[in-house]
Amino acid sequence: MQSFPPVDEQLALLERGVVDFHTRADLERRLEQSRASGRPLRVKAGFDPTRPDLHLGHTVLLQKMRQFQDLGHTAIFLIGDFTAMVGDPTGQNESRPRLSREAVEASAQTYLEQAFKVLDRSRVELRRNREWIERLAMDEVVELMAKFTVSRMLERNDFAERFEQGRAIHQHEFLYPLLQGYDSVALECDVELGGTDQLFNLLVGRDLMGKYGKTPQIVMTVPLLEGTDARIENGVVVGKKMSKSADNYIGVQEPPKAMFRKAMQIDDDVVFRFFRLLSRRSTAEIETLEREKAAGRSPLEIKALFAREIVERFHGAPAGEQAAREYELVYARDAVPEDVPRVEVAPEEGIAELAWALKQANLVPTTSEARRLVSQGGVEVDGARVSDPRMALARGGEYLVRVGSKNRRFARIRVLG
RNA sequence: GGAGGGUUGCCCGAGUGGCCAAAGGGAGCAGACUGUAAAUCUGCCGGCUAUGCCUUCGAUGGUUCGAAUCCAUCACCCUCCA
Repeated sequence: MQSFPPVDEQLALLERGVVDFHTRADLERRLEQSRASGRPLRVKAGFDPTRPDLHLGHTVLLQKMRQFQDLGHTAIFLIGDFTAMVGDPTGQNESRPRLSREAVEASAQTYLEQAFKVLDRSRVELRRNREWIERLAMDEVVELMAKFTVSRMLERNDFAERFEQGRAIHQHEFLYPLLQGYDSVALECDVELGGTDQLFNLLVGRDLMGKYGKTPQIVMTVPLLEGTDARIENGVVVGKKMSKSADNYIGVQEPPKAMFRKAMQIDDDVVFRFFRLLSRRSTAEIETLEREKAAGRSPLEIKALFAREIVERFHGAPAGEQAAREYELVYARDAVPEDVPRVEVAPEEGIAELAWALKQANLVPTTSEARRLVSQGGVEVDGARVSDPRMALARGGEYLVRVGSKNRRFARIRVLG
């Protein structure tokens, strides 16, 4: 029989960072039963395999699942391969495009690969909701739909808004929360996790379980993480959600150096929110760090702890160590990194102008951008700042160049003669 | 089915025949200041080995010496009526 840590200990970890909790008392009871019987809780989270590029924002939820796993419970990773084709309009103004079966399957694989960097593979039950949804007979669908009223559906914010404004709500959209809720019925899960934007859908699941004679699941939501550009205003974290389009994300597949740098650029105070939502450090440990910062410990040092933890999670310990060392070298000591790539450029005719060479070496996207950077003082050649974009590089010569400041790029440019 | 409004650079948004590579704001980038970040100030912000040339204002075709601006067709979006 499996043994679990004391319930209050489990609760303390599990409720960290949680926004909606229906209900804490239920979870406490369920944890007690689990501990007494040795039965792990079944903790479900559903994923729409539509966004194969995960960033830290997505991992908040995965991290919460991981916490359950670490306590001995089972994570049910549910791929909404059927519901993805229905398309949930949550957070969107219009219904999402429906996806083809092949596209869904491909995305699911990519998603999993990345998710397993956070989840403990050995405690995952991987399911796809096509398994049971596809088997539903029409009379069962009717039965499912009969369990929920239109007015309850219209309680959901985006439905209410759209109805109010006379915008289209297609009938299949009502099906989405029902099917997602039915997943919980089919899986008989104890807990369902989701982002705060999923609250309605999760509660539909809780409701439906009761109506199907099952013990209703506990619902917990985690916040949508802000981007690396978030700030603190009046003691509250403000800023856009982390997203690729806002370019304020740290992607889980990004190279170690980039991850580390971006993590270091998080605001001194905001980093504690990142700690709470993403770190595997204990709450007590994080609070200690906060006190230390208040007492004068360098915020750089504290952020480096976070940056390193993240890099290690996605790239392993050696990569974390190396990224930290390189950051220190390049940004704190303003030195040249160990592994500067060597690039060769071949001028076709005439001379090799600096701006042109920077473009050739792929250090900048366009020659114009290179000219701007150089004339604004953002480029160093062999350790000295230059200001003339037309500076001639000698054929046969090799130059060490540094471009940019926040995101420093280096290269040894060799001009072929 | 009918009537009207719209589509401008990464985003928002001005511009109704030459002074438009296109105001203003946001984002972004660089410099100064720093602790990396924030704040503040300054500058930049289509492309091109570049004192010039090329391509942009939904798409195509036209009018004109000259079009983001006028005309025609098409596509998409929105509002009102039925």
